[in-house]
Amino acid sequence: MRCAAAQRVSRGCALTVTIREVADAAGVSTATVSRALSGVQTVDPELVARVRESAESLGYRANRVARALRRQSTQTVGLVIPDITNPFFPAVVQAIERELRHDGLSLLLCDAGNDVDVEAELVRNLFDHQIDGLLISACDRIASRPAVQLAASRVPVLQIDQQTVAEVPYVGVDQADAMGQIIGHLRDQGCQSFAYIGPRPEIPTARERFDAFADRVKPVDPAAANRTYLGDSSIAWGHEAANRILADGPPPDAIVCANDQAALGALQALREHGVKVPGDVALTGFDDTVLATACEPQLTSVSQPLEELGARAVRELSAAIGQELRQPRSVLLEASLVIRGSSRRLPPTG
Amino acid sequence: MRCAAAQRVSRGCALTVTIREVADAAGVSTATVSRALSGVQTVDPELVARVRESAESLGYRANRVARALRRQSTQTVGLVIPDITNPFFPAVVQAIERELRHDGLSLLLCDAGNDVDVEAELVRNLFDHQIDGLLISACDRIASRPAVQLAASRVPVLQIDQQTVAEVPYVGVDQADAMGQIIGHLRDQGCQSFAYIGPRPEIPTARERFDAFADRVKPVDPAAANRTYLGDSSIAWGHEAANRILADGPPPDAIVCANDQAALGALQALREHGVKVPGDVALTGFDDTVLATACEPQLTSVSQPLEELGARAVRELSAAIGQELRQPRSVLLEASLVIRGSSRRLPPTG
DNA sequence: CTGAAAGCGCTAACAG
DNA sequence: CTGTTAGCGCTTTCAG
Repeated sequence: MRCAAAQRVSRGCALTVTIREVADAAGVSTATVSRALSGVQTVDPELVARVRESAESLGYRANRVARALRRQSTQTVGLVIPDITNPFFPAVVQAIERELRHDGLSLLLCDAGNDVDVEAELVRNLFDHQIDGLLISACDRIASRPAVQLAASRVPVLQIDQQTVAEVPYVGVDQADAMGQIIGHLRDQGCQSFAYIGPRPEIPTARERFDAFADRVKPVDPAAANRTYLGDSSIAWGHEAANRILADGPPPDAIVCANDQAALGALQALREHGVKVPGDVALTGFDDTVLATACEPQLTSVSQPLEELGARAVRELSAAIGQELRQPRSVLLEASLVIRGSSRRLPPTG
Repeated sequence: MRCAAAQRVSRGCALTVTIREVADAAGVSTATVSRALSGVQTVDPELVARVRESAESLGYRANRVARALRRQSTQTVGLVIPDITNPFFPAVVQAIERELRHDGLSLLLCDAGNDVDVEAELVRNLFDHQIDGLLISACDRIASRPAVQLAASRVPVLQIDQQTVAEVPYVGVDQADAMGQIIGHLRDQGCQSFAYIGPRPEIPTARERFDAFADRVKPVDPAAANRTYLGDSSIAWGHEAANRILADGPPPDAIVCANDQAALGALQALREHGVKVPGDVALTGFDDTVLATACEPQLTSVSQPLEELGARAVRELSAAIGQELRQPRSVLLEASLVIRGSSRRLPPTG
């Protein structure tokens, strides 16, 4: 009489094949099947061949739930991000998922919708799933800390892009350096007075960008401190803020934006007022999203290495999960300035 | 002597608390704890209170891996998409994740990178995880079929946006109707000759859009069949195709694009050639992405109900997983035309 | 090198 | 209504 699995296959039922059935088919114990397939212990080559063949012909695939329960390791990592519709994330998420897969890990994705309470619940939920590691890009510079700290006490955690807890490793991009590149470029173009449009600094990168702007600009243009417009990350805010800049007095030589959305909104507002970009006002974005090349003139922006960010994050986390490291290491990547029409007032020197 | 969990807590270890420990603390059996917390069977109210209190104070959270193994249900669904960096997906994914969470389900996200072989492997992988259901937006109209069919033989499957297998339910948007709205609008604006720029119809929606264009335009402009430019979904292809249109003869009254990327590329090419939009040529996009409002003139486009798409998909799949339905039902949603400057040649009538 | 047996944490069947 | 017991599918001792 044939075994249960073969009967099911012959009946056309594509249901689950268990290790028991492979063992019966190969005439060995389940322990031997497990060892032969995982290669964790030396097994008679002939048995290995028989087991492989049986497994193959039955279409056996190990049940990861059962394995996880026994091994106390799910080979699964959680990813918590504030908002996948933020154009920054898709490329990062894609790289993360791909790299995890290469390491045999799977991804539980959670979108916190920029809500700290949801975020905390998501982290708890992920622990119910017994994740082996966590990647998190926090919603809030302060309010997200408890969730990150709790998580880090349980499994390897890597903060992505946003560092809210200094003690927990993170992989990010050097925001201050990037902002420095922007200001340096604008000064090279002859700009001497500056304004800033960006979101309120509720998350670390927003704050880093803003602080770096203030630092770099203060020596040249102390009055810039009075021309900082903090709202949200929308095109609408860029539009609104640019209107206020024009209403508040003579426009500065340059408007520095903390993201491309703000720059695009500002560009539209400036155009409506007949202010020429870059002739009257130089304009810069940040993040080098698809928006930067959609408008006319195209936006000078800062390109962050999104794929590398995701890939490095996984490499570090993965090493920590695989016990090669006690804890993931922090990594700081460099962004690169992409100069386009919105800020180009002088022909390139050289 | 105190139980193991209490000892760990007092030592500051935030490790896992098992149901055994809750049972000991409450002085009942593990079965009673399970019943009291899940509410699946009536339990003495006083015991329920004691159990709740113990669970609460120990910080007990059920291990979903163990539960899944026992219940033969992980409360987890897989989502396979071709490319998360395609601007269509983030909003859909966000809605899916949110709705799943409301139903107590978790999301395993997989990005196939537009590769059919990867896609097939991802589906197998998801089954190793014992997913309770699958949402899939297939990479290829033909080559993705085996993977979708295999999946559908195992768990409830819902095709998202792309229907590759007619027998498997799907949630999508009526592409033909949307294209009909575009053509109707352009004709209202007085356009009589048309060109089409889009991707090669490797996926169902691309084909539906193209076929609908051909159908609707043929009666008015038979020559349009010679002005169809099929490439990929990039801005670069839109640019290239528009250049070819201008090179191939006098421009048509309207260029219909299968996505906003193509329309944007075309807009840039037309501008470079001094062709006025919408004066000389009316132009339309598709999908109403962020690109549509980034350029000047802004693009007339078709807005698809992305959140609703995700939400409906989850509703149907969730019902099937919860046994309320044998199989998810198909849903066809309507898109809506968003008229902007790129196609507006006449003042609105009325 | 192989098999028997235990058990991961939970839930459901079965008695009481 | 509650406890005892078995067992989900797998891996890993422990004997042999």
